[in-house]
Amino acid sequence: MPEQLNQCMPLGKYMGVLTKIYFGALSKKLEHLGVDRHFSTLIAIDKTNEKCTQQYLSDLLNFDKVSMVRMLDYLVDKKMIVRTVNQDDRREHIIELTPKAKRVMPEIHKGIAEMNAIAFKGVNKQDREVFYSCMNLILKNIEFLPANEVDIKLKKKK
Amino acid sequence: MPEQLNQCMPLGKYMGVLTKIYFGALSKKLEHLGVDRHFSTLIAIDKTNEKCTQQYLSDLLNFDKVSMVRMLDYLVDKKMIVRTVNQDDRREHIIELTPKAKRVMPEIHKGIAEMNAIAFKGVNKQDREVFYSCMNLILKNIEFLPANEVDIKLKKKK
DNA sequence: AATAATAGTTAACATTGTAAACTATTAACA
DNA sequence: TGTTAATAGTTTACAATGTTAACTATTATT
Repeated sequence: MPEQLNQCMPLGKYMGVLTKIYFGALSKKLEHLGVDRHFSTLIAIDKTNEKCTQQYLSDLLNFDKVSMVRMLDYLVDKKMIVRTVNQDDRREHIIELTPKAKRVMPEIHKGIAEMNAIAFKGVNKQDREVFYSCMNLILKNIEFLPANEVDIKLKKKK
Repeated sequence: MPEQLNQCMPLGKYMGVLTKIYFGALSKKLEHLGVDRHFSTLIAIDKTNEKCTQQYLSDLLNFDKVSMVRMLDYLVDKKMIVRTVNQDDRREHIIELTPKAKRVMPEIHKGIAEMNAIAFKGVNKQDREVFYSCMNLILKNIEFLPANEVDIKLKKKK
C-alpha cells in the first residue's frame, strides 16, 4: 500500500490484511493434518491447565459463544476434541484434546512457530518486543470502547 | 491473553482479534453517517488519483473481486459512489465518490484518525514507527507464500 | 419455593470468502 | 484479418463466521 495511503487508513485494515494472508498460508501449511482451521483454539485447549469450558475459550479467544459452538462441533467432527459434562457444574462442558489431537499438536506448534519465524524474518529481537508490547497496548486501549459492550451485556440496536 | 499462551499462538490470531475490536468500535463511532462499513474502500477511492477501477481496488485492499462487487453495490446503494464505464477501455468501471460522499469524507477521516489515536495512546512516536515498519515487513515476508497464489492465478484444490 | 443468572444449543439471517460459469471487451498473434 | 487468449466485471452457489433471539438445563440468590 502506498505510503500516502498508509497515513489515513484505519489501523484495523492493515491488521485485517495481515490476518487474512497469515491464516491463508498457515491453513495451506497444515492442511495435511486433516484440519484446516481453528489452530488457535486447539493451542488454547492444549495450554489450558484449569478447567477448559466453552465460555472460557470464547472469552480467551474473542469469539462469540455461538461461533464457538460451531467451531467445536467442527473439531469434534474431526476427532480432535471431546466434550464432557462437568460433574461439579453440569451446565459446563469441559473441552479436552483427543489422543489423536495430542499426537499432532507438536506439528501444529511447529507449523505456527515456522510461520511466525517467516513473518518476523528481518525483524530484530528488540523490535519484535516493541511490536508485541505495542499490540498488547493497542488491545488494552480499544477493547472496552462502546462497540464491544455488545458482546458483554448491552444489546446493540438494529 | 496470558503471556505463556502469547508465545505459541499464531501471530495472525492477535491481529484478527485487534481487527475485530477495532472495526467494531469504528463502525459504532461512524454509524451516524448512514454507512457502517467499507470505510477503507471509501478512503482508497478518495485518495486515488489515477483511474480507480474495481480490479485496482481489489488489489490495493486485498479483497477478491466478487466481494468487491458486493461492497461497491452496497456503497452505490448508500449513494456514496458511482460506477461509470471507462470509454478508453470499456471493460473497466471507474469508481468515483458522489458529492454526498465527498461531504462526509472529512468526518470519516476524522473518525479514523481518532480511532488510531486512541489505539496508539501511550505508544511513543519511535515505537509507532517500529510498529508500522514491522507490519510492512511482515506483509512482505508472507504475502507470496503458497496460499496466496490462490488469488493470483493458481486454483486451490477442493 | 420462586426467580434470576449462567452455560450451552439451535435457528434465522447478514456479511464475506471461494469457486465456477458467464458476458463484454480488448490484446495477441499466426 | 480472424481466431484465440486474456482481462474486467457480474452472477450464482455454497461455506464460514458474526449477530440476535429464543430456547433447555442447571445452578445461585433470595
